[in-house]
Amino acid sequence: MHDQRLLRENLDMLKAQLGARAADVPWEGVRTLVQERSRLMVQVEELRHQLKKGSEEVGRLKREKQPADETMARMKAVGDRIKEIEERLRLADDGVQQVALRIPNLPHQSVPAGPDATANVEMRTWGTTPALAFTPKPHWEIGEALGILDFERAARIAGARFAVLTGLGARLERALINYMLDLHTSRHGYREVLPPFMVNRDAMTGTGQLPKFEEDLFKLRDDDYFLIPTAEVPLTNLHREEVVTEAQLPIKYTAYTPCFRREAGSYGKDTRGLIRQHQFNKVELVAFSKPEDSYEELERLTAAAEAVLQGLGLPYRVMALCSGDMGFSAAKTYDLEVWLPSQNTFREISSCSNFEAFQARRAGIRFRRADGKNEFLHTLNGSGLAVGRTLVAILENGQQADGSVVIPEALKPYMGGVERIGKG
RNA sequence: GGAGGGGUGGCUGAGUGGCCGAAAGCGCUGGUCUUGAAAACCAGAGUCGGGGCAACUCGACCGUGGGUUCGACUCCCACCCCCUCCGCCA
Repeated sequence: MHDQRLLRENLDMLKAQLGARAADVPWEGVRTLVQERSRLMVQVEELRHQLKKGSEEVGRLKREKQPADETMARMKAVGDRIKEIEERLRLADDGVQQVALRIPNLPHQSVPAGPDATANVEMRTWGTTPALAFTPKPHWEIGEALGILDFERAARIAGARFAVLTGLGARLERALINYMLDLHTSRHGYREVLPPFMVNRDAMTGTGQLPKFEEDLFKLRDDDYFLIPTAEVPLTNLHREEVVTEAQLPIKYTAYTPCFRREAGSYGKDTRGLIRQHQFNKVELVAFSKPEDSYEELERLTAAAEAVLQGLGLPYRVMALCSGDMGFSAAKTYDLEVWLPSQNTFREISSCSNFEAFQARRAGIRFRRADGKNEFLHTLNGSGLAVGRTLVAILENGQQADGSVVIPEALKPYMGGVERIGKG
């Protein structure tokens, strides 16, 4: 959400800079509502002042045993008038709020301009793609052949876009989670958190999933709870409506959680395999930063996510998303894309963003400067990493001609010494 | 789910219709004193929004949202959260 003052004083600038990113925003309606709201606010405050003085007068008269009927009658009229205007103010305020919560964040000036993913800019690549002497198989064929991945039974117990991992497959997923958490807590200074996997409406609004993207979420029928689509939601909202001290910053959290997404509108995309699931595991990184440090923090956070891929020896590249490809709340985003031999391309495995004060303003997360002034802080987050997609990358990049899969060295301690997954 | 108790400033905690943005204590900030510190004493300090170059000024905020009233921290209703006991449960 943007500063209300920006809406009032710089609406044209905002509209121009957002361009196609906010094509669905009724700008002229916003302008009218914002003006109406200011006007009514001034009126109400003036009337309240009258009422306050008048009521004090009544109190004084009564104490002095003087008649107060005339003042009481006048104040009654003022009170009625206030109620009337307050009602209109409430409507205008709701209207502004409703639209304001649906205006996306402004891209940082370093973000490349562009309409879609084709305009994203490659920042760097790491590792060398494996030169396989055979035609690489997709991970679902590898996993099913090894008896560690089962989509058929998953469909029976849940439906499409679910998977069952068994044996060393389940073990590998668990190993990855532990490896990632250990790395971030011991080497990158993140504090481990195990949050609730469902949250309330306010939390979802705080990070920007609501009100605009409700159809992407799983919602409980009898309670106003939503399954989290990412640990970003509980972690960022941990400090909702709080004022932290300047000395505490940066605050950095990491958490493993399952993530639940309806994937509405992605019919036909990645229908096979683990790439796009209704439920998947992710280790998330979240940081709270002073505004002046947040872009430095974004580089550090991205590097922390990259460290996982490097530790596992998986080739990847870093893309700076262009304005048209960025998410609703982000001011700047780097995607990490891992190499998938079967698709002969890089696929997203992590998304690292700086939200600046966009989420902090929605969620009311501030910090107190040394001079005593309160200010919204900046929030950041990134996947470190999407666990299921990491497992995909290991299966595909580690596959051998005989159908077995070599496990990265770094995971051996987490796999009870297993170096290779073979049949049986 | 049932019964009862409770949500007030950084914390503890008073306040049961007007003189309450809110006592008192603790903590905090500045000062006096002291070689320094402590103690003591004095002074100061909430958050958000509007107006003003500024000094300043106006409004809102005592869990949340409604209601009663000239006037609500105080009365009424609904909801949320916390605590105790019972029930159920991993």
